[in-house]
Amino acid sequence: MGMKRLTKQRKAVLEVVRHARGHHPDAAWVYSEVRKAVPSISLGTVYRTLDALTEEGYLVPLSRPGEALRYEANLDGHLHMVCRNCNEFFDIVHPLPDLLSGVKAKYPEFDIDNVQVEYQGVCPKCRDRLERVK
Amino acid sequence: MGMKRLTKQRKAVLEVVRHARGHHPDAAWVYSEVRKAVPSISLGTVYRTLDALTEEGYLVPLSRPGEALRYEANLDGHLHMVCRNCNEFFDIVHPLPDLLSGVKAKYPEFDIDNVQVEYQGVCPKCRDRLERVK
DNA sequence: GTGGTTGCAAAGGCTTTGCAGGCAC
DNA sequence: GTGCCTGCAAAGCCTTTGCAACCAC
Repeated sequence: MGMKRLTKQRKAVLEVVRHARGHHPDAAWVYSEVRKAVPSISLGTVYRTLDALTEEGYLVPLSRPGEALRYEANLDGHLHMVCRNCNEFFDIVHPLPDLLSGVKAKYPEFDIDNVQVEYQGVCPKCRDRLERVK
Repeated sequence: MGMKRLTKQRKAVLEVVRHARGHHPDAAWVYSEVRKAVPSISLGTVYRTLDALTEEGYLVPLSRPGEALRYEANLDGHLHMVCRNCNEFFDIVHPLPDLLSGVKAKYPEFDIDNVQVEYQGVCPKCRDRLERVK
């Protein structure tokens, strides 16, 4: 494998995801957005580029049952809350206690190097809607 | 929607997932297993049944980027460790501090009712294999 | 100039769904 | 007997991939 090239497509995709803070977009959304800057880009290239950027550590994939893969540009210490009704991701900023060391000591056979914490519940919009139905 | 019926297919699927403790099987695996008990069952029925059992709270879906959905029969307080190499899930038993109340107080607009903690790293098998390559 | 990258379109994998017959209640 | 459930197969959706042209280096 040779060196990565900085094509306009790759730049544009990274730009789009980076400016989508709080949006957690999937490939289809990135595609429709990035076409505004690079109209000739193909969906296949968007998928390939999202893959590559993830591989290189610029993006983090977010997966939910039955949903298309979403991406997030960077997570400087924030967490996620997922609405079980609309499946939307919301960013949560809150300090966490040390969850790693205890488990690492207990399970030394695993090279554990990361914990991911995800809150689940119902977002305000969906709560209101469900309230109205009830 | 009427009452749920206890067909042999539904019983067999639940049985298979329940006996797969620590296996975290996907629909294809459940299908191949359940055919031993109910040879005529179809893959479609397996999908429908896994969906229904999830809806009813008997199963929990586990999703990983680019992987088929997996299921788990019940998680009486255990956590998961995911190998970033083979994508396998491993059960972890370890007490957790209260992660809910602080966030709930900080984000009252969300009806948060659950936290999911997932450890990430490399499992023993993959570590050995990667070691050998290095 | 060279080889990674792209656009296009076809293929792939997983999951869902319409329908007629079957079976639990 | 009623209507939920099943098997079958087709369709759907998201994602990947082969290939020739293209362009960043």
